[in-house]
Amino acid sequence: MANTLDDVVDGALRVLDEFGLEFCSMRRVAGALGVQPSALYHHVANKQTLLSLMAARIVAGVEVTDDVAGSLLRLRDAMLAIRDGAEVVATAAAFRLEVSVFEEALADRVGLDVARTVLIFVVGHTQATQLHRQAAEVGAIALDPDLDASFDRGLAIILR
Amino acid sequence: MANTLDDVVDGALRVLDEFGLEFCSMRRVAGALGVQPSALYHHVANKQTLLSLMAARIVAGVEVTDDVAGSLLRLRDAMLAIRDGAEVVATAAAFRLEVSVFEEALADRVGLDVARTVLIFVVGHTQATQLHRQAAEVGAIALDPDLDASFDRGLAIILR
DNA sequence: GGGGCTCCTGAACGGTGTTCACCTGAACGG
DNA sequence: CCGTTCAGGTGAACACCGTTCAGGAGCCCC
Repeated sequence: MANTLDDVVDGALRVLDEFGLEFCSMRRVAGALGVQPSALYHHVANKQTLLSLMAARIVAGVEVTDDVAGSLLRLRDAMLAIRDGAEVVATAAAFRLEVSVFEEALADRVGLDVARTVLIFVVGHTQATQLHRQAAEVGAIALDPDLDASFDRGLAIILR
Repeated sequence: MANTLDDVVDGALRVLDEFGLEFCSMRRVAGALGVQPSALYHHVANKQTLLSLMAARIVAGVEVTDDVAGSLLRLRDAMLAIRDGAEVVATAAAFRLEVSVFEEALADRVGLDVARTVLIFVVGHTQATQLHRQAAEVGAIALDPDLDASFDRGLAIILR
């Protein structure tokens, strides 16, 4: 079927959004592409690499402007837009202390220390939010209506 | 052999420290205790539960005093003291937005919003630090000598 | 001495990531 | 037109994984 690397990442993100990270296996991704599992390894060295590419795709398109708080809100929205998106981004080593274009663009405006600190907060808080909402959807816990405002206040504390 | 739940958690932490989270399987923990894998399910409902207990054990003993920054440094040290400790704590749902004794004790001193924000930072930054150091040990990257100071500055930004 | 409880065994089920030798089909230069 | 190259895919296998389940020891207590 002549799948490209982009097709694989697309398929993986569709599986992720439909079934969640827990069930986003190589076999299921391959199935979504109508292909044997081993075919994926023609495009990707291993699952970890695929997850990193997925994370990059999730945050791609979020641009950093002079409105720093607004930029971080858009980053949060991008991760919330897909099931388990924040967890994928947090897990992918791409978004670690090492250089990332996002961190650099942010550092130009607020300094490196604030950039690092606020990025850790954004990913961490968003991950917790997504987990919480998922648990609330299943009915395991009551939905906290304060999550968005809590994020804003945390942001304000760091950027003050 | 009469293992208790504490024995199981102890064994799991030994396996974690020796082999890392990736290879901390139920089978390996059972092997470390000289027991069949199924025996673990007499003490613990599933692996997730065991991980939560491990996380609780890791941060147990860290007490929150009026020296807030010092308390958070001790929390960081506790997680760094065991291989992949920060990742285990981050993964365990115990340390989420829902109530935790640590968050409460902290909230009494700095307010709930700062407590939440700083806790997300401490766990996130420590996780990144541990990952970075591990990669540097293997020689994959150069060791960043600024990690400890970077943590202090991030803390200062939030607590300022 | 029987009942109940804790702890464990051994086998099995249905998955998982990954590797390997091999096959297909299209593009391209001589 | 033929041969080569090469991206893409197959199908089987390997060594694991978490979890379940019926049952069997050993112990305390009434």
